[in-house]
Amino acid sequence: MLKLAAIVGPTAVGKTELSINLAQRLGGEIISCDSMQVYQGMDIGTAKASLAQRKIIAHHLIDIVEPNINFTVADYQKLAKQKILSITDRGHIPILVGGTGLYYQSVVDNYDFFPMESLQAVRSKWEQACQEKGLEYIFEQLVKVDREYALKIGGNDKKRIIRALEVYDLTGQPFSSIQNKNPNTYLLSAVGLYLERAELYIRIEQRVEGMIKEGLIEEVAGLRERGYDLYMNSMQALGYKQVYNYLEGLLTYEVMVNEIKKETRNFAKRQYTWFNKDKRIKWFNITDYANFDILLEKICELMEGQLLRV
RNA sequence: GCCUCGGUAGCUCAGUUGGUAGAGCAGCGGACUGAAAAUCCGCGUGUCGGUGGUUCAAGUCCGCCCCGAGGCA
Repeated sequence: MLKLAAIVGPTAVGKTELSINLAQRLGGEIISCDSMQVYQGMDIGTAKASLAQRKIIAHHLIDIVEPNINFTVADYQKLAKQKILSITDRGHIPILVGGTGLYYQSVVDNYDFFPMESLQAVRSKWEQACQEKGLEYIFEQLVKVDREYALKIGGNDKKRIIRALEVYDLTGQPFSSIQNKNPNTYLLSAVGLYLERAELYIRIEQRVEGMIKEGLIEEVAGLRERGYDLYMNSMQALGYKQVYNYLEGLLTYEVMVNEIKKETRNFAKRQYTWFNKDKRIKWFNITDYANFDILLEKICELMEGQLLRV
């Protein structure tokens, strides 16, 4: 069985630094588990590991596509699976590190994704139907083909309604019936880094201010000049969309900064909610340990116990 | 010192002729299978400044006190 380590947790909790030290100790390579770090040129706002850090330990799935590409969870899973194999072949331990819950789950539970075709055409068909006949109309269409899923997501979740209709068009099967997972694919050792909300929020504020000092606004301005806009998934990233709107003159500087902080806090909460669901994750409250080295030591012990003695 | 206005949720405020209080923002909880840093669902969290009184009943009326803003001396 393939071994897989994972470090998860909310934004700004300190995953990057810990993961590099951990990789050194375990003989690992890092697979970024982050939906926005895949984009080239989005460096400051996504808090990628620095180039210096990436020289110490190999990092994968960072900077793999341009920001105008609509990268998906299925793309991610496919690449991550390949990386797990190649890292294992080198005799190293693959360490999944990041805060994108869906991406994490798609790998550790090895979700089944079916091969897709003509995605965009089908999707825009329903997009158009929604515009012409209304959200209620397309929701009713979903109720007809997949009542169970329709009731689950409700009538307001336009993205999921369209996605489910698209899946039905492509496969002829209700979405709810083809969502299979394979949770025991890997020998998994998963660690979650935890900080009390109040403490995490302080770090988030500091990080946002730090990003702006390091040149987040200039970074977004550069992307904007190259023609990337808010219709692209990449530019929906936290920080990027607010700075973009600031550059468009739609937000004042102060409102922009406060919005980024607020949205990042809300995001961190959603990350906790997601990862709390996975009972395999062992949580480490950073403040329970006197210093970084002790924390690292404890996490190493756990992971070695779960992975290396096998 | 006197006069006026104000003190209600974390913040800004609403609260009818007395019937133990409600909006926005913030916050909190949850969901999540090809956009996921996206998207969606749910939840008022309260010594109504304090204290006495009138009343069956006081955020609301009366007295005193405290705090804040402004005005007159």
